[in-house]
Amino acid sequence: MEEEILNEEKHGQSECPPEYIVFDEERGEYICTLTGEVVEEKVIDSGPEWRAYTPEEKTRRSRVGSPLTHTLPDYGLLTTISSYRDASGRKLEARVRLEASRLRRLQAKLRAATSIEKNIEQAVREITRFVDALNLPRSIIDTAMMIYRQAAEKGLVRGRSLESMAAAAVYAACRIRGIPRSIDDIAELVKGGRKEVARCYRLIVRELKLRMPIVDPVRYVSRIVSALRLSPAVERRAAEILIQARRLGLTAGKDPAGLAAAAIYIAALELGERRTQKEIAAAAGVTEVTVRNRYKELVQKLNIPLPAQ
DNA sequence: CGGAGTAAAAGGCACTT
DNA sequence: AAGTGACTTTTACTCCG
Repeated sequence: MEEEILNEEKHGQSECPPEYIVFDEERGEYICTLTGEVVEEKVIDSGPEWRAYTPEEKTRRSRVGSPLTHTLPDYGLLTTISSYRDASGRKLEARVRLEASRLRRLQAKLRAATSIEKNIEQAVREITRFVDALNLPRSIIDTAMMIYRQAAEKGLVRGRSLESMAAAAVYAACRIRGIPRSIDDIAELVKGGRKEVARCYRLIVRELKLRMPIVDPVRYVSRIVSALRLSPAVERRAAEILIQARRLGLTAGKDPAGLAAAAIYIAALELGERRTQKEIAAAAGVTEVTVRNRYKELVQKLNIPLPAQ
């Protein structure tokens, strides 16, 4: 059921196992991070694919379309149907009373439905704010909303800050779609702070049973490289190093940003475009120590001979 | 200053009680 | 729900060239 979420776009035939195929946003092509081969060029980002996971959701989906921009909450339907007496004060006979209570229940449902709608609308506003502030692709809004909606339906938002839950949904959406953003990037925009966002995120992952892929370290490379004005050659070499590193199982459990930083440090060194560990650490959002540790490990385990500068 | 290294604190995760 | 252990990152420091 939930694996469906990870079922991304279909790709052309290739020896590449699909889980290693990533979309290089800069170049607009799919590459296999296992072999480095370009899988398919000129692919249009198919954007979000709404999928219905359950029959209920399928029916719900149909009325999800436009109402988010709608600002008519109840169409004036929300009069309370409360009395057991009619307009002239007489008691109602049983059959009518039954009908009245049916209406009352219906009305209660409507009221609940509109409060949910309001909540969802607020979430859309927050999520859009994060996506805009972080320069994320617009399609993240849909993915994040899908997650937020499911969380809301499970009652996970109640008693927690909507803002933090929305931020957590955005982070989860980035992870699912392999977009390299740290939880801190997003948490910076949230009043509640990093800890709260992280807690909401873990709650969402656990309760919705999302299987979170780790973002491929290769995806962090182009961001860091361009921040440091390094050449495309460095970028390619760093990616190569990371692909090798994964073959040897060096990437599991490590911060992908730290790995990318170390690979870039090595690549830049090799190609005579040296940057200090400090610069690279800052660009990658990790500490120098992490760069050093990953760098040490990569050089050692990949037998990379370093130029004696 | 840049880099190497380290101990200790902190954080996150799986697993247990 | 709290506790534990193995593991990674961060913090804060020392030492070297």
